[in-house]
Amino acid sequence: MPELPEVEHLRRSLDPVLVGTRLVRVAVRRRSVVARSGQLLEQALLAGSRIRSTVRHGKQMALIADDGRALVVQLGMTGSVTIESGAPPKGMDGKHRHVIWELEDARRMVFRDPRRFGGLTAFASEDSLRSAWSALGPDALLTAPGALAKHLVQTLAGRNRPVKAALLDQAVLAGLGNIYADEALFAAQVHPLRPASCLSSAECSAIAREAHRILSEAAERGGSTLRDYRDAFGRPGEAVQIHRVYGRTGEPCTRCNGVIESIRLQGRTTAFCPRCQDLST
DNA sequence: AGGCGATCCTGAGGGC
DNA sequence: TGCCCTCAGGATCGCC
Repeated sequence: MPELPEVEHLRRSLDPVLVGTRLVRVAVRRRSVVARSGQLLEQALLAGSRIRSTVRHGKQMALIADDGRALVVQLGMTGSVTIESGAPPKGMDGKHRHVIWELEDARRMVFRDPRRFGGLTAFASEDSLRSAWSALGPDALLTAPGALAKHLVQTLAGRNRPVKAALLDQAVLAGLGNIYADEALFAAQVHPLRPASCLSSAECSAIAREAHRILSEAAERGGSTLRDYRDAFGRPGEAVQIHRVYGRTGEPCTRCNGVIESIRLQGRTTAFCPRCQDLST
């Protein structure tokens, strides 16, 4: 499932294809995946516009058009954006292709999302995009670890919710999802159920440092291979190799050789090592 | 008002 | 082989 590293890798792979290119036309198979206010559907999807840049904040990626309009792509759990040429894929890959753009060079860009937890959101200006993004916490990858630590110390103080719930809240920190929240907490040796307000500043710093390190490494590797993640050219990621707790319930801890356990927290599977991540401290 | 649970959605995978 | 059940969870909404 795509998290920040997958989205960043996707953005990097799309950037050279899209920047400076015009989206000639767009075909919409399922209108409900597009959110827009006022704009006509094709205009909202930047049909006829030239792409000036691609940007990202947390798990959201946006295409910025020459005239300043912006289109946010959210991948949700199963979303993908791919560049293709030639005949469309057959079979399962040919399903759930909700929006298809035709590029100047006759290649196509396809937004596909079987589960439809993702979607596309149009903004009339880059300012309105930035305004929407200001409701999110600092980007977990673009923000320096020191500043991230300071932010966590301030934000987590006085919050009673479990620290993992806070880390998953995009208004607290933008970019962490279920996988990397577990990984960051394991690396920082903090139990996911610890009340956020009870963390020491050293622990907040450790979480910030480890989250930044893990996301950076995963982004360089092209994201997680879990499920069906692929980049814009259908290449899988390699980051699954660096997972220490996620998907390893019942397996030995790589640090202490104890057994990785899992619980449900806010409806999410949460994996941790009960020996390395002490609940009582 | 912060926090939590329900909800959406479909494919993969396991059991029989 | 094929059917049925369970599980996966990001973001939003409503309720306590």
